[in-house]
Formats: sequence, structure tokens, C-alpha cells
Amino acid sequence: MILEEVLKQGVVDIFKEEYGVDLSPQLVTINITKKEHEGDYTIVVFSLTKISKKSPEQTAELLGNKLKEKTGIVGKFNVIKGFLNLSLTDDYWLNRLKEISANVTYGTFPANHKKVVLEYCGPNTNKPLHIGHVRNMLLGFSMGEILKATGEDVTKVNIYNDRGINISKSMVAYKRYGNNSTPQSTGVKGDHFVGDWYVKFGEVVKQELENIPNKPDDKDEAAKLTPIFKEAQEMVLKWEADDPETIALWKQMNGWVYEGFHETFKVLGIDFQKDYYESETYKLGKDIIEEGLRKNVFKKRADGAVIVDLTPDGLDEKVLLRSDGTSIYITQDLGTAELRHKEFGMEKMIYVVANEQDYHFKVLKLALQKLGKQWADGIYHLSYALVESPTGRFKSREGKTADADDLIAEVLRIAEERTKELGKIEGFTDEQAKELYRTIGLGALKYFVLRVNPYKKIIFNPEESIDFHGHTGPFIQYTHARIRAVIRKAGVTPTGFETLSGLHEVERELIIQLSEYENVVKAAAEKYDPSEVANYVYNLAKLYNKFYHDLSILNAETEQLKNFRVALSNQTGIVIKKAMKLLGIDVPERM
RNA sequence: GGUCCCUUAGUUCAAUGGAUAGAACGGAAGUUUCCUAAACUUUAAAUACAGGUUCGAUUCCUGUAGGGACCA
Repeated sequence: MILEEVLKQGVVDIFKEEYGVDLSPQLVTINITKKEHEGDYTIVVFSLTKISKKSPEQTAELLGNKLKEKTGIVGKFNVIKGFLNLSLTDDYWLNRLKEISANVTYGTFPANHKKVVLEYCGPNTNKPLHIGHVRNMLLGFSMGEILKATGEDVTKVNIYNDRGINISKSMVAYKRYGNNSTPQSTGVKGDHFVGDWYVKFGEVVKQELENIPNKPDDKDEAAKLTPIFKEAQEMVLKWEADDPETIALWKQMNGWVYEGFHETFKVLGIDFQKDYYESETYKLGKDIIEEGLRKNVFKKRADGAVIVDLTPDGLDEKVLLRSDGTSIYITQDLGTAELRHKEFGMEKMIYVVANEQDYHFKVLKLALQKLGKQWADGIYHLSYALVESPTGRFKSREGKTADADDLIAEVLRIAEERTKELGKIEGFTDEQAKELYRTIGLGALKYFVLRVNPYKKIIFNPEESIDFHGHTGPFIQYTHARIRAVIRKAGVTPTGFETLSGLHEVERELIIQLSEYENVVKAAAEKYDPSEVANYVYNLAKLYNKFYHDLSILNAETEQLKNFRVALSNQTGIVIKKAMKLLGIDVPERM
């Protein structure tokens, strides 16, 4: 049983014995003791005084004595106001370390066979990925790893918005001015190549607008009057009519985009088990609309539009199908959700989508629940806030800084520069050095994004945000490399330290921290929040560096102590590596 | 007009309703004959405002101000 539960249960038992009251374990609050006080864990007893009818101090004193007596793992305790600080015995912690070390799968939980579908990324195919996608991809991938660690059966899926007016814009511009150029002939990455034609389209609209008299003030409305825009609209119709030439062009251009995307996915180390395409799902959802009407859950409005009334749930009436019978996003999302449930029979479906869609996903979940689909209870919108530049929202026209590939190239460049400055690559082959830059650069970027709680917006300043000191990915990577250096020098795997006595303060703290790892993984999964893991592993690394600085490992006073410290180092390295893996970040053997 | 989200140090982030609100960067001052100084140590610096609930509020509730998003 996990330590916190042992202590909570102990408190419950004591209250049963002393006062005959059945206390719920949830009412017992237990924290790691603040470092300015002596102790490992602290029980906060204020809330228990109502039952004990005694002062906080007396209640804590009683609990301390009884816990010491009953559990056998409490070495000593002290009481400050209503806080009971428990120090566990050195034996307990040494055994705990031994237990953790012996468990190769420490921090991962047995398979529970719960099927989870995790959708993330969801790009449009008319332009390259930008910094917002980066946050999405890193969050999505990490969430998948965390859920897998807690035993869930995760299928990661992507959805490509590959049809409609936007891709048609790129197609029209390319058709007019492309001269059969290709990514290969121009040396431009596929998604950027297509994105450039999308930009070109915008430029042409601007030019053509100058020749249009009496245009409306609204820019978007005015744009619709230009010849090239009309061409794009025709292109959509032709596509829907399966016009062979249009389909061929569409396939060709999307093909280029996918090539480009896959390259970026590979660099970021993210993957999907299944791809969905809007072109294949955009007609879905009509059946479910029918079902809703039959069940009287959805209603037909006077104008013919199908709506669901969500006013009892504090939302509005929401249109699910337009009065002319055409679909909107919510229509196909309903259909796609149903399709996935047929395919996977999942208990949970997680959508990693920006918080602009909060309302949309509330509607989606509610509508499916109202249809009586129980699996809809398992829908979770992992909503994340935008990534903004210091001057506000990144606009694609601000260019370079918002582009995912440029951003990645930039962090790799900085990593290379900094590593060379420090002279850290002696004895590395060119290949190894390059690999190291990649590891460190991506580590910095990924950690920067994942350390922040998803619902908080990130202010990203390309000049300053990528750092290698302090609370950063490279700091943690460096700590791992340091540990590996110690292990290499130590040679053998140590044993027989468990008879040691008299743990040093920082050694204790380190073991406590290692012992918390499994709780952190669980919490991150429950809260759908990788930043829990990110902040944990930083604290672990920081603590290790203190340990490393304060105490000698290889030159410890006795052989036994050396063995123990090597083992503690080794285990810290293992947990750092595991935690970073959950974030999708590699750790180097040396740097 | 309605709904939702955010506001903590100069800056970027932490804090299941618990102790003196933690870190990092930046500022100031230090540590290397010793296992990797991308490290470690010391130091100054913050809960937007006003109420309420509570033994106890950064956290929960109400209102105000500022920032952002969505719905029509």
C-alpha cells in the first residue's frame, strides 16, 4: 500500500478506537513536510478537532503517539500548532529505496484495458504548422504517454482538415501561377510550399480588390467579390462533384503537405496510430441527427434547421444542421465521435484542442449524452490556452517566429552554439554532437511548453524563452548526464546498503521525492496535466544537484556509504529518465 | 447583449482550504587543488481591488477593474 494511505488508514483506525467514529480517509489531509520544519510527512489535524473535542495540539500529540506505536514506521514526531510532523525511520526509507530499485516498472501501473482515444494536432492542410500546433502536439503526445503509464489502452489519432475553401485557395493560386513547380523542384518543404500558395492567394485578392468599385466595408465580404475568390468557391463545388482534374490536384497538393507534416512529426517525436480525414468524415452526422429527431432530443425549428435545446444546461439553443440541410462542424463531430465509438469501443475520448473550442465541446458532449450514449460521459476536452508573443497573439503574417519548423530550427541552432561555447563535445563524433544538439534543443522547447498548466496562456518570446539554465529541460538533462558520469566511474551495481543507518537530510529528501513519483504520474493522468510531471522532475533534479554538491559519492567515508549513494544516484537517474520520457523528452548520457 | 477563461516578485512559472506564498531568469554578493560550474550557496523583491464564508482564503462565493475567447 502507498505510504500516504497507510498513514491515513492509521488515523482512521485510531479515531475508530478512541472515539468510535468512522472517519472517511479523504478527510485526513497529509502533505510533505515543509523544509523549514523537521519531519517527512505532515498531518493537518485542525479539521479533526471537531471529533476529538480536544485542542489541535492535544489531538496531534495523541495521533503521533498512537501512529508511532501502531505503524512501526514512524521514528519520531513533533507537533506545531495543529500540524503533526512525522519522521519515518531510516529503515523505512532504506527499504523503500530498495523496493523502488527492485521494481523495473516503478511508476507504471498494470494494464487496466480501458480503451482511450486521444485526438490531437488536427491541422489544416493549407499551411504549415505553427507554434500553437507545437503546444498541441507536445501536450497530446505527453498525455498519451502518461495515460499509458497508468495502464490505459491509448490510441492516438489525428484529424486532417483537408477540404473546403482554404485548401481550395492554395489550389487556385497554384493552378494560376504555379507553372508545375513542385517542392522538389524548388527545394521547399511540402507544407511550406503549399502554404506559400495560400499566401499568394491573399496577395492576389488584395490586388484584384483594387479594381472592384463600390465594395463593402467588411474586408471578408469584399474579398468574396474578387475573381480569384470566386474561382476558389467553384473549386470547392468541383471537388464535391468529384471532378477528376480537381481531385488530382487536391491529392497532389495534400500529398506534399503530408510529406512536410510527417517530417515535423518525426523531428518532434510524435506519432499517431490512425489518421482521419475531413474529406472522408464531413458527410457523417446526418444519421445521428435523424436519431436525435426520432428520440425527440433534437428539434426542427420553423426555418427547418435542426437544433438542440441546451438552455436547461445553462447554454443556448444550438444549431446542429443548417436550415438548407448542410452540415456544420458540430454535425460531423457528432458523426465522427459515433464512428470512433464503433471502431474502438472506447471508454474515454480526449480531444486536445485550443480553448477557443470550449463551447463547441460542451455542446458535443451534452448532445451525445442527451442521446443516451453512455460513452459520451468519457469525453474530455483537454483545453489549452494560446501561445502568445509578448506583443499579443501570434499572427501568421508576423512570419517566422510563429512557424513550427523555424522555431525548431532556431532552438537547435541555439543548442549547438551554447554547447560549443562550453566545450562540451570533446570526444564526440559529428553524428553524436548533432544528436546532442537535437536532444538539448528539443528538450528546452518541449520543457518550456509542458511545464505550464495547459489552461494558462504561454507568453513566448523567441529571444528569451529558450534558456538552458535554471527551471529548464537542459538543467534536468544535465543532471541526468551528471548521474550517468558517476555511475560510469563507479563501475559495478552496488548492493547491501540496507543495513546503513543515519541518513543524511538531503538523502532522505531525495528518497522521499523518488517515492512520490508514482503519485505524481497518477495525479497527472487524473488531472490531464503533464505539467505535474514537469514540475516534479525539476524538483527532483534540483534536489539531486544539492545532494551531489553537499556529499561525496565516490569518495564517501565508507564502502557501504558509497554503495548506497551510488544506488541512490542510479535510481534518481532512472526516475528522471522515466519522467522525462512521459514528457517526450530524451535525456543524454553525457553533455 | 449572454457565457466561459485568465490576473501571484521587474519577467516567466508554482502552491488537494493549512505553517513565515515557493522556484527560475534578471539584480546584488559568494563557491572550483574535490565525483561534469548547463551546478551550488547567500540576499532584495509579489497574491489587481472591495466585501463575504471559515479556526484558517492565493485557493471557495459576490461585486469592481484589466486582459483574452466564444455564442448570436
